[in-house]
Amino acid sequence: MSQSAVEPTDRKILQLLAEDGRMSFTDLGKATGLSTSAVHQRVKRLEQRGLIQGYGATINHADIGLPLAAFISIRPIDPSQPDDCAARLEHIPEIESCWSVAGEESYVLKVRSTTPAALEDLLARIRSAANVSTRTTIVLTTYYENRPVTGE
Amino acid sequence: MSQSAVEPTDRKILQLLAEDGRMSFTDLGKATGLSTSAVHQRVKRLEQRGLIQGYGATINHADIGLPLAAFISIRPIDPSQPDDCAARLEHIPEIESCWSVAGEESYVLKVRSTTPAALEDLLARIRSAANVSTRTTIVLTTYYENRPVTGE
DNA sequence: TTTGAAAGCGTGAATTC
DNA sequence: GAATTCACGCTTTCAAA
Repeated sequence: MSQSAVEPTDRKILQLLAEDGRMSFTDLGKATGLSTSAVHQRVKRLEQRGLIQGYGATINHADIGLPLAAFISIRPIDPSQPDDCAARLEHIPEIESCWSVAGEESYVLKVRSTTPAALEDLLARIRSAANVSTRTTIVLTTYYENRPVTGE
Repeated sequence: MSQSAVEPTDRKILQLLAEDGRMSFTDLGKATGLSTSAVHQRVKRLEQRGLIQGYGATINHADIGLPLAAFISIRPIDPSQPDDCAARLEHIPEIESCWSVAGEESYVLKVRSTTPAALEDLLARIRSAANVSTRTTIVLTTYYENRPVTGE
């Protein structure tokens, strides 16, 4: 697997872009003491190496009609069946994240929904798509989410 | 509280920026059938209204030396104490997300760490900072994370 | 890694609908 | 109120060194 030691300058660039994904190459240059084209090349290389996987805007879901967030922990009903939950659930748009985990359950999903009724419907779709039982934990308050964690 | 019905064009802009946070105003204009300055104004308004909370790069944590991810569910040891866990934990840099939840535990944290030993140390810091007991669920595989969920 | 040049983009003001 | 056009300056991008 990967991991080829990230240079201090590249680390700095990653950190800056994690905090402000729209920062210009000019400003990245000023912040790192490099020329615009030098950072430009480094960023392109970081993208190619897969260290930068993409860029996104952080959306206020509560204000665009998706006020309900929840964690859904799932376990297979028939443990002898092939364990392909991730693939079976991929098409469901309300699923924001999908992790397999070590613990009482096999997977944890994070989902967004409009209303309790819509969440109930979503649960039914998840159960039937993946043949699993579910345990749902409703999010009450999001204090923060996806803070940049870059180490050091 | 907020929620003032998001216009179809604004919805489209939010969706496009959620998928590519570095998309240019020119391209946003082409994709929405508006002039560059029209989208520019709309994006500025979406930022002011707080519907766009920021922009970030998605980093491959495994490859920058943070291969361990985990969920930490916590419950207060002394339920009579004020419930200010989020504030007490905010300074810990390994905590990527912090939610209060309805369920057996009061909070769920998502953390990133380097090694099992570093995770053990992190758990100790969390317990002593917030006076809580913890239950840790290690992430084995991240199938996907923070997919754009914009509804409709 | 830098420089330099061309193309493209962001930004604001004036204008129109 | 919101969209467009135009113009200026800055940013991106690529070649060459």
